[in-house]
Amino acid sequence: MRRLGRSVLIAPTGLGALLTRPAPEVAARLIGARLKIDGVGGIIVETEAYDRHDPASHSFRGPTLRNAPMFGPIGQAYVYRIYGLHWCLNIVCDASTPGSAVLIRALEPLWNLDVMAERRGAVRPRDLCAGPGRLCQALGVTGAFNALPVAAAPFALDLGQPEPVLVGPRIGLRPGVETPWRFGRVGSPYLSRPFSE
DNA sequence: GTTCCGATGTACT
DNA sequence: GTACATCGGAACG
Repeated sequence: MRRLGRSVLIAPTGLGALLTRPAPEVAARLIGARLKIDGVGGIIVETEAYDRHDPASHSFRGPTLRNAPMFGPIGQAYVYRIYGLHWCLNIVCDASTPGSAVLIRALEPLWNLDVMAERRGAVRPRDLCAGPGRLCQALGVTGAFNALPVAAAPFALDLGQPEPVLVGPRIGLRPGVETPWRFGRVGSPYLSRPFSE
């Protein structure tokens, strides 16, 4: 515990401290965290890590207009459109390696399921947030959220207790598939896909 | 349960 | 032109 000035204490385990760390560590630690946007959300059960040394990462070839948030301040959102249709939500991290981020891939929906169901169309709770595109649709995430800080409204992000996590290869990519930077909550039925391999 | 396919923004060869 | 950090629906078993 560090003391600043007279009486302000900074918890070394807080979100701000975590986001200074490398992407794989952040991705693993975010499993079990509570994520809400305007009160709609749930528990993070699946994440993936990316950094600029990783051929699967948008940041691999250096800054562009699209990936600019990955090279900006840590703690902001990086929201991009994929396949021309869906949105994906990342959190920029790692104070020492610009170009790092964690993709939020799945939630266990817990709060305001009716809002999510309306945005997604009538789907069973298991499919509301099981995948990065579905999650963004359920939470109302669009490009308008790009570069917003996740530690302030409309976001609410609170860490849970550290817990053991599943580890495996990331989904849907060719280069970098050998890097096991996908993380999942043990026993969760809300993953986008099982961790069988 | 599986495979196949079309929707189409952005970066790149 | 091709390749994607994807999804939902159709066709099939």
